[in-house]
Amino acid sequence: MSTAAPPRPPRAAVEAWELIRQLWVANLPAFHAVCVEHDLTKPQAGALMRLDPAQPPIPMSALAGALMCDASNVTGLVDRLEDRGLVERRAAPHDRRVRVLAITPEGERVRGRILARLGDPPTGLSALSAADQRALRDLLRRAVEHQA
Amino acid sequence: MSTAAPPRPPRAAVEAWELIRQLWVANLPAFHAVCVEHDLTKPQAGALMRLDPAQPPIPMSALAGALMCDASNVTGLVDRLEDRGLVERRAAPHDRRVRVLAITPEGERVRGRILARLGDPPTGLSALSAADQRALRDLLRRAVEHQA
DNA sequence: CGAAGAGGTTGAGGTTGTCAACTGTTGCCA
DNA sequence: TGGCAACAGTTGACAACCTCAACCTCTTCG
Repeated sequence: MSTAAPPRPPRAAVEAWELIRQLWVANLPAFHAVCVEHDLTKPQAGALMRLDPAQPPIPMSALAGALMCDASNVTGLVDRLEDRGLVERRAAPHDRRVRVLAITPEGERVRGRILARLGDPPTGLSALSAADQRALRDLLRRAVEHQA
Repeated sequence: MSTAAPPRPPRAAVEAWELIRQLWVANLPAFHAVCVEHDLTKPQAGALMRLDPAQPPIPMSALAGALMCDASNVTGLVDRLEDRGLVERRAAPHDRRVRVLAITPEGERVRGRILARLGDPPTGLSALSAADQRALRDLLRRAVEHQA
């Protein structure tokens, strides 16, 4: 009966995922530190990360969706980011109900600094041999591709 | 230009780390969903995860350290978890100032269900071939070992 | 036009988080 | 031994976060 059909993920994937979680948790203090340094709360930093200057500005509702929270929550969040001059509310050209969120030059600087620190791989990763690092990267690339 | 001295992590590690971040972000909705299902806030779920039933109960201050927040914050957090019967404050035998946090049977059940869902690897990972999964796991194992 | 509905804000109420002040306990050392 | 600094946890004040219901404006579509 335990041989039934339900598609269970193979053990190696489960173990790999568990290790990824360990790496992630080990890196949480770094995230905390960078928030404190820039005097941002974690939700504020999280919101900033979602505002890619290379992409067209997104509506508030899209940010709410990305953060998986209520739209009314985004109102206050953006209020405070705007007070600091990190973000700007703009009118959307095609729909006067919509307000799109543009990151300011100052916001872009802060975002860049945070991303630079967050992009720093944990020591365990950098400690791998160059060949292992490439092998790991290639495997992960394949996984992320299949993700879509 | 790339010949400067500061010990920069090799690019492959940076790229691998970036991919790990993508996998993680793609999995955030699952964490959100499991919190909603069990009617727990994310801080509450995070606290529960830190209380391993297989380990001896930890003091409140240790939890504050793990969550990287003020001790006074843990007071309220534990109040609510205790109200739900998920956690218990106990006297520590050797120091009457300390209160250790023991997870209740009910808390252990909830924690188990959450961990089971969180341990489910994202689709991209399970989609890899068995050989790739094992290779990935082995590389990550080595990385985590070097982490300490 | 008018109703249905979407995007955003407001207000009420609970949770999370920090800081400062306090209680009770411990450990030290004079 | 008595005194005192330091530690664990709680409390209270206050800001930020978060959800829900109600509302307003604007768009869409019959």
